Amino acid sequence: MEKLPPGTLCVVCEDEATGKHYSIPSCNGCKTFFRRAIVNNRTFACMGHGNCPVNKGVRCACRHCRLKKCLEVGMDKNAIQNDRDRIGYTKRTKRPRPSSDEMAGHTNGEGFSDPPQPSPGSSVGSPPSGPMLVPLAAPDPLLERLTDLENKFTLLFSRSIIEPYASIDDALAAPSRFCRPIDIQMSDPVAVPRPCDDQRKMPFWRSRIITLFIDWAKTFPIFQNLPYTDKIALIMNHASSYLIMCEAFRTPEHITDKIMHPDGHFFSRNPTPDSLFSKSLSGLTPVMGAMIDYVLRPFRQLKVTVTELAALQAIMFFDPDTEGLDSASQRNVSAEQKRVLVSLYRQLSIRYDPSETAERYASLLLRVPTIRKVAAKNNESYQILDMFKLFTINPLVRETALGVRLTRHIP
Amino acid sequence: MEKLPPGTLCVVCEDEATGKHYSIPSCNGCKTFFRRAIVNNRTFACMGHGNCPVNKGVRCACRHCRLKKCLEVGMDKNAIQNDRDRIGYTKRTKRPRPSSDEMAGHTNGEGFSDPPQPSPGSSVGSPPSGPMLVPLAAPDPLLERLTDLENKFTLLFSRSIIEPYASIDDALAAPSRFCRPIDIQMSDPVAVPRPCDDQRKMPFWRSRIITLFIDWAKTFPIFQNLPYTDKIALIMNHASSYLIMCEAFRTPEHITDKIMHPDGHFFSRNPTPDSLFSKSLSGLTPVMGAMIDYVLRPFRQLKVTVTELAALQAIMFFDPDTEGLDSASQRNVSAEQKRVLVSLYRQLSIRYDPSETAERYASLLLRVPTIRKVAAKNNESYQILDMFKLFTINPLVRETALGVRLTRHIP
DNA sequence: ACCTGACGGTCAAAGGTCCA
DNA sequence: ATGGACCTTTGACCGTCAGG
Repeated sequence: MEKLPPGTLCVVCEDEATGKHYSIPSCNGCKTFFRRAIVNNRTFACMGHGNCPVNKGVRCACRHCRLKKCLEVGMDKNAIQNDRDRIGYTKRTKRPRPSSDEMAGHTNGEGFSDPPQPSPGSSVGSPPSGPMLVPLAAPDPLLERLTDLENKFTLLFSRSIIEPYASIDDALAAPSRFCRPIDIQMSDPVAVPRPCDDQRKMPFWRSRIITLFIDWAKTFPIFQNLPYTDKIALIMNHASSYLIMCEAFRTPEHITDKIMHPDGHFFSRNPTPDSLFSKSLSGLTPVMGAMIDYVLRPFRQLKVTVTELAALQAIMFFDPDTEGLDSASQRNVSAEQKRVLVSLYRQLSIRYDPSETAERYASLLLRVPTIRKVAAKNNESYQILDMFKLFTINPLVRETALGVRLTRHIP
Repeated sequence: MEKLPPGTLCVVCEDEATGKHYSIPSCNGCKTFFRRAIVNNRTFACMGHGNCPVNKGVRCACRHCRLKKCLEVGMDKNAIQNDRDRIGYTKRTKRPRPSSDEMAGHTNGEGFSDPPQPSPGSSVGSPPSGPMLVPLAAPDPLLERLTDLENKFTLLFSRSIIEPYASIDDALAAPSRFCRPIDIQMSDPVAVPRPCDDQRKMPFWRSRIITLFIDWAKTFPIFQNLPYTDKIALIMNHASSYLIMCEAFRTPEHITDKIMHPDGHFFSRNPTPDSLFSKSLSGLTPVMGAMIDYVLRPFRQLKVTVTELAALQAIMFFDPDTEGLDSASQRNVSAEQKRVLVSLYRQLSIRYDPSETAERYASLLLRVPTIRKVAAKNNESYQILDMFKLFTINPLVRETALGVRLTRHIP
């Protein structure tokens, strides 16, 4: 048996793996979930299209897709021992040794009691006075927050009813959807009302992304304290990149040659029979190719995690070289970017050994220029499409991608 | 976890607690009330004075005060999880639709077929290649070579007579000037013959840079072994960035608001008296501003060294995301890039302590996207200038910046 | 005998359901 | 429409077992 390097991630959901289970490095949750599903011969129905994302934050959202992924990554049904001896006694009934002391009922009489373990996230009372084993992987609060936002994004994006903003001004004025802790409006996963017309699906999903992007941005205190024009500058600077990263990252994992939206609508590099009907979008085909080759594929190859993606989005968003930033804002933005960079590096360094850490760090950071390039391409295509008015672009997407402000609003 | 002593009361309403919920011993009612209030982001108004009593008997009387008390006694919002999958009806009442929700037998979804495919990236047991202790301060041969090239570049650039190549094909066919050990023709620092006409100075210097850039590229064995089309792809991809970095880095140190060539010819952000005479170049003014703000200034601020610049040029040149690279070349290019990255990181780590190392590493790598952006801008301006034929661009610069091949030459 | 990795079982605490 | 009794699911933790 090999020892699993500490910090290995669960292949199913990217939580920390507790070991190999059913032949796959996995976390306790996925291990137990898999066993129960198989033992009880459960079958689940996906309310979406069988391509829900599965990661630590949303792994409970769709059992069908979670089980499917367990199998896809190779969890071995045969490793489940159906006919194991009944264990019988457990801690309560146990008689480990005849010593019979026990007090089975309540152990808390003495030093055995442990301080009630605080739920994750809550502030802690007393640090266990004792020897205090390794504070393993002290979770970085900043990255945790970013990851949490990313998971909420996933839920909101694919399962919530969203009224896209009509303009950047509106978007900045409204409260962020991320601040209400969870606001899933009980819609079924992909009962999200959406256009049936294939030609309108992309604008539909893209305007959702941009809308959520702005809501995401508004959760950062640093962002909120920026002057109005600087807010707009940051939004404009990163919108297209955010969009592209989001679409690439959220394309279901087994898809490697298409960009796919949550409802199964997709773009592939080569015009499909579908797109032959909608010539109007064919202008985007080369951009899709670039997204696949230079964004989606590298993400897959690197096995970018949710946390890494979350950090990268923030690093790119807080870009001190954003055009038009005033110099005070530039310093603030730069400081925020640096904070995320430091957190990311630390996070990597607890999961990898030193040389691997630096390598992965560089690999992630070097995605930035390429993503920006593809984003610029995307904007260009939009401009061309816009010029010829080949199809109606959602006003918000238009503003952010084309850099054209439609409305003016002095805050 | 402790067992709650039987008879414990709900801290909110003094009903019997059913356990700890959201870190507080509480009853079922308060537990559910709290979750729903948070999840739906409810806010309630108190009809009284915000001090209504809350206990078993009257707990429903004022939701505002009930929620307030929940928070006061420490119920933990963070313990609320993301949306879960629907469970299905437990009692057979009300069936929304006879959908095949739970049916055993076979799953509805597609890809559930179960070839237990081995996990794609088992990511295990790769023996960490040699621990390889840091040969402290051992000069890195790769970086040394790069630095050496950079120094030679400086000499050649400012003090040598250079016949610019007429086309990329010619450039690739010729031997590299860097390979002749020393070929400085001992001209005085700026005795280099150059146009007196101010309007022709920039093209003059730029064509020198591009010429030397290609000679620089040809010194890399990896580059030489690339197929012809891939060589061109790399050159085209990086030419403009190389040019910009070169001009910014080589502007004398005391100059911080201009881009200056070795003969003193310069561009500043604001049209100077000089440039008033040469309207034809004014199209480049905004690009110059960007070069100053986003390339020159950051270089100064970081105090980028020659070695760091040299490494950065190589890292950017060996860009695996260069468009049009064939996949074998891509691997080779990527490997070379990685080598430089590793060397650079090592170099930094002997000069700085660990956290500073990572910080500087990131600062350097994050110059890449910005430089690329300015380079793209530069190319755009050239295209516009070219379109209006405002001035004659040197054919080589034209080819590399505009992506227009003038000649064809099958090697 | 003593680790250790990977099984199965347990139960506090989370979420979902549905009647009054 | 909403509260809350009652149910299911989750996953951290622990005992057990086989192989070293």
